[in-house]
Amino acid sequence: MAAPSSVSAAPTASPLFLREHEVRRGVELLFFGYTRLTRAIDDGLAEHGLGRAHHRALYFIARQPDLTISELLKILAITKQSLGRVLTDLAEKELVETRTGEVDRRQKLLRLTAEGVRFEAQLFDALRTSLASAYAAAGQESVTGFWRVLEGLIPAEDKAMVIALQKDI
Amino acid sequence: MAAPSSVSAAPTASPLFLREHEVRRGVELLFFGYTRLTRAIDDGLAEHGLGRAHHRALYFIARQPDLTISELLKILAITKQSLGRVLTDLAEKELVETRTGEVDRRQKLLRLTAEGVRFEAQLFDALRTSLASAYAAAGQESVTGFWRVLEGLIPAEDKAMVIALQKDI
DNA sequence: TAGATACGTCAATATGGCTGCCCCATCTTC
DNA sequence: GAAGATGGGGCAGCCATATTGACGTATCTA
Repeated sequence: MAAPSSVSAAPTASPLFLREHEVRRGVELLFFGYTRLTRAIDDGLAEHGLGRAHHRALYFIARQPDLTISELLKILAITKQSLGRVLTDLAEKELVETRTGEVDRRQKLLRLTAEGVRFEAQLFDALRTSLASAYAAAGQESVTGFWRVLEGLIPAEDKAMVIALQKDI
Repeated sequence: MAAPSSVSAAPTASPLFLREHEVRRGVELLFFGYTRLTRAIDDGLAEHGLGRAHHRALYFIARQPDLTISELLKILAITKQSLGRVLTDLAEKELVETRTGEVDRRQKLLRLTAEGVRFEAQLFDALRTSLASAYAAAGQESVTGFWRVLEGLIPAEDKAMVIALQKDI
């Protein structure tokens, strides 16, 4: 609706028609791409009796050592309860350890253990294999476009958090 | 590994280092982008007492009317049990209806009802709003790159299925 | 007619989310 | 120093979505 001005266009091949096609293509590719990428690590996780929720925590702790619980909660956007179970599992398997914060002793700083680092790196390798081959097939210019579109999907209030992640490495 | 020839490069800023950064960026943007996009329709679904699993079925039935159960199973890559519950819910709410296949009477052909079409279009509108603004911010060239990379993430054996979807509209 | 296929369904189980409520330790502010 | 805010932990119970394996029925194909 409300397509402005200069609409003497033919009823077929209207801008709205194209837009729908483009949007559906994006929705589908995101669905298949995301699910296929995550599937790449399911086996590795299952070997340790862990699930995807554990990987997400592991991943972001790897990315930002000495992350606090509340920072991780913001990133994952789940409840304290849900995260609690995941972190308990990871601690029991000695993949993650916590220290008391120095500036604020209420905080717990999360870190991977040596074994955690090893395990995360192993999982990351599966992700790297998938993504690197997609990058290579598409070419560097496409990769930049890929990032740009995805960045546009992140609401303004979350963008700072994502950018902060990418400053470190 | 196995970077060929002309590797007299400095040990810092090695290709591997860059590759890790680029891969982590992709993993994170995919995670945030995908979750934020799906979140855009949660409210609309909740109003009808439905979840994301229902939307996925609804979406692909909208996309390919007269889809069979087994085709939908392949697309969603879940079990018959899981899909069964979802389709039962959608049928009870009169959003989806089935007809017996004409060429093969064992098959059930899935279609949206008029109300189903209306509802799916409403949900799609939320997706369109999010994606269209990301597309617009990134520009057409980026959108093409976005598609290319995601296509590279889809394993060869699934690619035909995805392309088949995109032939219709 | 025999076997394969499409679909439905039973029971049991796992994962990963949620809410509401309450606790303690610690930091900040008045 | 007391009051309140904040960071973190935990209980109980629930829900959504997925899994496995086995079995039944209708229908198609060879």
